[in-house]
Amino acid sequence: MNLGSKKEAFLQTSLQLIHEKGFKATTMRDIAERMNFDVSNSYNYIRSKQDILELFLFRTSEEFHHAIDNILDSNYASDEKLKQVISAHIQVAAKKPLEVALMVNEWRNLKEPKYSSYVELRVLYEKKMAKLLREGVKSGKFKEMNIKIATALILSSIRWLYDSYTDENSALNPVELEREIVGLVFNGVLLKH
Amino acid sequence: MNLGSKKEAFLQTSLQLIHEKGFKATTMRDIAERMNFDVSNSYNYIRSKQDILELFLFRTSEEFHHAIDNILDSNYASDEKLKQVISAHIQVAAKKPLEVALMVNEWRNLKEPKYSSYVELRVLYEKKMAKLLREGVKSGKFKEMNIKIATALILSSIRWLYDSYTDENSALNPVELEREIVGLVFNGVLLKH
DNA sequence: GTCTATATTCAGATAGAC
DNA sequence: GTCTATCTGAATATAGAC
Repeated sequence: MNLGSKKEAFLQTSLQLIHEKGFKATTMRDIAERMNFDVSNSYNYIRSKQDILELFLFRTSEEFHHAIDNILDSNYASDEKLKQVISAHIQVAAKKPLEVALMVNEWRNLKEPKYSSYVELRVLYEKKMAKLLREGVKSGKFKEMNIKIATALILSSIRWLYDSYTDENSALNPVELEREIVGLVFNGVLLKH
Repeated sequence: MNLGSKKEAFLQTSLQLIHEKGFKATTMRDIAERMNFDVSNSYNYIRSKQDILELFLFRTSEEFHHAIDNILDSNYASDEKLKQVISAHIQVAAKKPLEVALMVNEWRNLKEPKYSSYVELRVLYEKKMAKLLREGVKSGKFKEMNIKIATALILSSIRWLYDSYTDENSALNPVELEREIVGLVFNGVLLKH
C-alpha cells in the first residue's frame, strides 16, 4: 500500500462523512475515527480541513466546465447542445454523486480567497448556459424567453440529480432520467392536442 | 417599545445574519453584536440557537402547505392548479425571501427530533405536488410522465426563486417571473412551428 | 433588560516521541 | 505513519449583580 491510495481513502471517507453530516458538522475527529486512527494523522494527508473542500469542489467544477466547453464548441444545433449538457450532468451525477452533492450543498463554506474564485466559476458556468440558450433563440430552435430566468430555471432543474444516486435504493435509470428531463425541459408538462 | 417588538427585531437580525453567513457560521455573539448588546441578552428572547431555526422553518413551511392545500382543494383544472402553486411560490419568495432561503439552505441543521418532523413536512409537500401532477395526467391536461422525476424537477425549478429577492438590485418583476416560469414549465424551451 | 464573569465543551491544529 | 499530549481559540449557555 503506497501513500497515494491511503490519501485517496482518507479523502473518500471525508467526502462520505461530509455528505452525511455536512461540512461544518463533520469534525476532523469524526473522519479520523472512521479511518481508525488518531486525529493528528489526518494532517499527513491534508494541511487543513478547508483543503478537503477545495480539492473536491474545484476538481468537480472543472469537470463540468470541460464538458460544457466541448459541447459549446461543437457544431451541433442548440437543441442538441442543450440535450448534451443535460446528459453530461446526469453522467457526472451518476458517477460522482457525493462530489456533486458537495457542489450543491457546501460551496458556501469555502473561505476567501477560494470562495471568490469558486463563485466566479459558478457565474461563468451560468454565462455559458445563457450563451447556449441565447444562440438557440437566435437560431429559431428555442422560443423567445427571458434568458436570465430560463438559465436559472434550467440549471436548478438539473441540480437535484445527484440525489437520485446518493441513496442506493432510489437510483433512477439514467436513460429514463435523460429522456424525461429532456422531455420536460424541451416541451413542458402540457399535453398537446 | 414592548418586549414583542424587540424580540421580533432580534429574530429578524438573526435571520439576516444567518442568510449572510450560514447558520453554523453565525454565532450568538454575531447576532448580539449587531443588536448592540451582549451575548447573554440574546437568551431573553430564545432558549437556544436552534429555536431561531425551528421558528422560521416551521412557520414558513406551514405557509407553503396552507397555500398548496387550498389550491388542491379548489375546483380548478390541474393546469390552473399548477399555475397557482407556482404563483404562490413566487409570492412567498417575494414577501419572505430570507425565510425561503433558510428553507432551502439551512434545514439540514435542525436537530432531532425536529429534523425528522421537518423532513416529513418536506416529503408531504412533494406528495401533494405529485398528486397534483398525477391528477393532471389522468384528466388529460398533462402528458404521460414519470411523476417522481417531474415532481423533483418542478420543485427544484421554483426553489431558487428567493434568490432574486435577496439582492435588492436583481429583483425580477413578479409578473414577468410568473409568466416566464409558467411558460417554461408548461411548454418548455422549444419553439413550436 | 443589561451587564460581567464564567462554566463547559469542543474543534482545528501542532510538537515531539516511537 | 502512528501515537500521546497539548495549545489555542471559540462557541453555547448560565449565574448573579445592577
